[in-house]
Amino acid sequence: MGTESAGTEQRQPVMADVAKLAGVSHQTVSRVLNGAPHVRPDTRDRVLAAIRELDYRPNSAARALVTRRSQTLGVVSFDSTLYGPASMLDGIEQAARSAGYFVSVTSLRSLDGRSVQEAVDRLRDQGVEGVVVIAPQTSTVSAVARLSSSVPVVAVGSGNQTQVPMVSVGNRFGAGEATGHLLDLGHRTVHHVAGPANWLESQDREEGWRLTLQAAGAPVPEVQRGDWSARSGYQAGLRIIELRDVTAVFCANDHMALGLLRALHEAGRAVPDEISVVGFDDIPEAAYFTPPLTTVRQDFGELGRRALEMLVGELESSAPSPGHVQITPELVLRRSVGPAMRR
Amino acid sequence: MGTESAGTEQRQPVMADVAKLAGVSHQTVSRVLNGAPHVRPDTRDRVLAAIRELDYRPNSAARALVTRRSQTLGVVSFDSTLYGPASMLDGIEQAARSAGYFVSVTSLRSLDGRSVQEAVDRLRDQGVEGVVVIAPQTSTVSAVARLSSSVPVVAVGSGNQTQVPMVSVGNRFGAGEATGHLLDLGHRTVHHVAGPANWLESQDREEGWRLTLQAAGAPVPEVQRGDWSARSGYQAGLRIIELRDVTAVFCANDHMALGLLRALHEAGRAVPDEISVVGFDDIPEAAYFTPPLTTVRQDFGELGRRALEMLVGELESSAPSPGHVQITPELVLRRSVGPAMRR
DNA sequence: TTGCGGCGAGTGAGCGCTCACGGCTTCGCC
DNA sequence: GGCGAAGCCGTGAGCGCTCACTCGCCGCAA
Repeated sequence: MGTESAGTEQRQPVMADVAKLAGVSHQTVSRVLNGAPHVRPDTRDRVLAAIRELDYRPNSAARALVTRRSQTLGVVSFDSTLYGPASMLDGIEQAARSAGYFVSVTSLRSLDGRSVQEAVDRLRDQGVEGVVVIAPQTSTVSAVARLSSSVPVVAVGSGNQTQVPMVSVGNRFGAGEATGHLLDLGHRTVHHVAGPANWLESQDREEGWRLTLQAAGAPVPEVQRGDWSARSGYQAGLRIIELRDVTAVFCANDHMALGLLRALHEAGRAVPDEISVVGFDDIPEAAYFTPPLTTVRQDFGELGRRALEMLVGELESSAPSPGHVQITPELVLRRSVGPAMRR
Repeated sequence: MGTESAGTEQRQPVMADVAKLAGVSHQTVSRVLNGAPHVRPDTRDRVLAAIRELDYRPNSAARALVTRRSQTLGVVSFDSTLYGPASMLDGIEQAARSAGYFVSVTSLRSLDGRSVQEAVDRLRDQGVEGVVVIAPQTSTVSAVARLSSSVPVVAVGSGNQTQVPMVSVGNRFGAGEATGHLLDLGHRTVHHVAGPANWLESQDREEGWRLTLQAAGAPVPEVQRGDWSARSGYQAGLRIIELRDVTAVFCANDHMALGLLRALHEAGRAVPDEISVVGFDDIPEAAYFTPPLTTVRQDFGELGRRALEMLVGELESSAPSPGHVQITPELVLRRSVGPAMRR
């Protein structure tokens, strides 16, 4: 113990240092730090002063070791470059912070179940207390469902998985609203540019579209499939241009709608005079497309926040699963839709 | 110590359990886990088998406590909903994982220096070994510079701060390229829709634009200032329409360019025939604007990756600071620009 | 006076790991 | 055949904290 001779050490101060300075025991310091009762005000003040003087920071690893709580939540996401996931992450982080948690992120490279298990394991090895998975593909969601994990997991996505707690958007409803709106305007039917087949959002939006057409007795055209990107929307547009009698198109997201608008524009097809276009998401740019895009708004940030609340609820009440929370999207009308042509 | 009687415990297995099962000491288990030399192959195999059988996971908190290394890096970002920050975060996460680190994120609510200090402190309290700050505003960068922190910090941004290690994009260069290209096409001068005044990218792009005009002896018009959003680009567009003799506009990002295009379109001003427009960033959608946008491409993912490499380098070699890394952007030509009108 | 409950502290153990050591075995070499 | 070196493995301490105790003191009722 010859370290005393070295004077003011470089070493970070620990609880014992604070205790010595304040003239109390380390336990009292701990009590002050954790807001425990039965500490006299002046004692507390002395401790706090000592903490400030030494610029003492509790060591989170030591605390985590003994309490078995890391105050950390994990997020696994698929492509956090997309607007949706990025916004959800943002919402999650906000909610986590206000609930007193840190958030640790990791992203998936591939979509197989192993990759999901790997990511969750990685997070778990780090000691996270719970995980929210933003990976709305059939493969990943079913992987989450059969995840062998000791930590609570909530998914954000879609679909009707009931095995895993989840928060999602009413995609079927939103798609139905969009499709119904177009039908109401007199369009004989509505074409659809869908997202990737293995995404749940994609499936649900397609289903909402299809069901609405069927309920209205409208013909159900073949689906054009994209990958969410503007590029794929453009390519779908090229195919749609070839088709006869297309007067209305519902795109599964705004980016693809942008690509579609581009293709239509190049082909000299006026929107909305000849063809009406509706998107999904309401990204901030949608109002500035040419023409401004009618779309279905969903609040990604809220989605993330709700997912986190759900996780924290599960964590702190140790209740098994509050089931499934849904957020209702809303149709936003802009200039990209109009009544069906009379010809 | 009556726990033995309970048989197979619910309790997570610890190193001692593995050691007992493998018939070795806990230290040998530790050696196997950490790849230490001097362990006989068959001993190693026995240990590995025991680990698998018990599904043993090392406790990261315990390890962090003694090694004083958390294997965690922090990221503080400002608005991770924007395409740029989101992509950087993605790049950072990838690079961190392949370097063997976890990533913990937190975002800033406000822009004052206190907020930055707070965020970094928060991360530090969690035990991160280093921090990368994605918050490219004058206020935050100078806050980073005078950060009182014991952990290494690297910033990703712009500007010529030398006090803090940084990786940035050649914004001045990119803006110069864009402006120069327009001048080369015969435009008398180039107008500018700038980003927020307190963002470094904004300042640098504006400076690159201004310098290029001055070098060419072209008049320097008043700057229209936006906030990166398409909405603000639209509003800038409304103002620009009022001006006489505008034939070329350089926007500080693609989103504002989109808004500008919208405003021009509504006013019946043809792009590029009457007015040429150039953006900055090359977001994936830029190629599908109406018309497709000429812009300056920067690789955000690479930016993030480089920032993380820099941080890890600093961490592992304990060298003070490799200074400043710059990434060169590239002009991408599309249909939104054309030669100056002859009239 | 004695007893007793609760407030305000302190003491010691132990969380699960790594690090510094120390001891035993096996080999190479003169 | 003996001796040093290296390979292989075990022992104990301790990282910085919290949790379960214990202890002294004061006030109040018996």
